[in-house]
Amino acid sequence: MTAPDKSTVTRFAPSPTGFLHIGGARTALFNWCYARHTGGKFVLRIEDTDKARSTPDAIDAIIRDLKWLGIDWEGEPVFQSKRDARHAEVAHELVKAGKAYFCYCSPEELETMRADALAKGEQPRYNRFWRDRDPATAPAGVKPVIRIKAPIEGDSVINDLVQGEVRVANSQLDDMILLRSDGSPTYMHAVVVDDHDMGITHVVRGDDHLNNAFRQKLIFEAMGWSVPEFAHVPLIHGPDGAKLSKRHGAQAAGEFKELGYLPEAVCNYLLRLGWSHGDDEIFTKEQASEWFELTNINAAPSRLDLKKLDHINAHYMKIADDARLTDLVLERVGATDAAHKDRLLKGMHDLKQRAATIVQLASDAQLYLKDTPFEYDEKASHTLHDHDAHHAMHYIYDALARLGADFKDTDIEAALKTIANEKYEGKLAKVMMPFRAALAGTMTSPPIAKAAEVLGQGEVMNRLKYALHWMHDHGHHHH
RNA sequence: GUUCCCUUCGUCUAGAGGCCUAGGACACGUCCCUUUCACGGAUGUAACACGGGUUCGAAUCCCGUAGGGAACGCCA
Repeated sequence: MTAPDKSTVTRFAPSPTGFLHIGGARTALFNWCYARHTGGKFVLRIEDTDKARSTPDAIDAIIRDLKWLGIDWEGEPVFQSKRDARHAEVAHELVKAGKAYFCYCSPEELETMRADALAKGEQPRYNRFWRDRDPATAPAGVKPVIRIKAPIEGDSVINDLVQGEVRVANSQLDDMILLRSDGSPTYMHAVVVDDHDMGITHVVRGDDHLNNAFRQKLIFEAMGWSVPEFAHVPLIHGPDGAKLSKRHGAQAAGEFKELGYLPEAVCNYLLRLGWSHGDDEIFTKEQASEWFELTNINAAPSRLDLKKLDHINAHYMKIADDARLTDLVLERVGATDAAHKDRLLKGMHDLKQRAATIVQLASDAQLYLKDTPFEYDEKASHTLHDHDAHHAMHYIYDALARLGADFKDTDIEAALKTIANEKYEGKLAKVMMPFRAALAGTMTSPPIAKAAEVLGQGEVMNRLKYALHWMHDHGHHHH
């Protein structure tokens, strides 16, 4: 043990009532980066005190998605539900210290107070009936809640690292409940006790908690605990500026995997959303953590833009390992045999240059995964209907059949160019396009001579033969 | 309703009083490259919400207005 521990501790504290929200993922990323930046710790706390809504499945899903993104945390996750006793202990300590009190009002009474306040255009609040009353006068048989004595006058100020100085009149703050009548802690109270006990120095979370920060600060101060720094980051909105919801498509971090995005691309995109380091656009989360300052988080909310994510993802696909991408494609399309996998791996280098997502890549990969007979798409069959194309196909077939068994792309291309020169006045497309249509079944593909090499002479001849039959059966346009 | 927060190209953002005739990225247009589609390269369109101050000077500071968001539970 050396100096008193002043290093940073940040946390991500999801409540397991659903999947990991994309905004939550970004919050986790910010916390992770800041902890790393300062050489501190990042911890995970599961806020599962809502027993009715928390599920083990949600916990698993959240942890799975965090891991997918590559966000790791120090130690074991803390489960808030297991800390009930400590939360109660602190609440009672506050009562003893005269900082909190028992309140015997019924939920019905509180409801009428709220309604009255609202009707008068005031902030709905508890009327502090039991604040200074002798508990001896309490009605028999009523289990009390514990409420904090909030200051009545003055202002409270928080110097938020993102939002700047935020000030609110104490008259706006309520004597909120710390411990429910059944002895369980409220969220507001549990968060403070846990943040303190876990040594959290920086609370980085969604700005929907900005108002809560004032209430929580009260509890920290009542206990004489140091108040952590706050950084309230704005929410992520849908493309239309409204709150992100199901109709915007992806909402859960896990869905991005389904949509074909790489975790490093999602991290990069999310980090860039609301945080910046000058004009830098492409960076890993490790790089970001070196630059990361909470004060560089934007105070305004931002919108999700999948087009930009596509662009970033395309970049990471280009530099991704071929074997990894091959596995991701195979995982998506289902099992295939070793020969297909081998072809796909060999062709991956050219394939990955032109796809923005794994979904597209899997679609393009059909070039290597499907066998004859296969379908020609509309444009390909149009090309194959051409009179010249039919002739060209015969020339191509004969020329490639004469090629050696090593079947190199340069030789293939040379053979095709010869045909173009001799038969089509050097118009390469006259030869290349039918060839592409026959091999790929589509009019777009990687460089087709290279694809042919990957496919191998046997498979190429198969596909050409099939195309020849198809052209014969389907007739062709005459000039 | 009350309180709090926010407001730079369509989108993400740079910008901490003069470096701003406002920069970058995505998207979009045009051109080049090219056997296709992409990639890549070049280039173009496009923004300081509005109104008042403060200042020699404001995208930057202050105040209003408008618009957007959040919070006001014995939910988290």
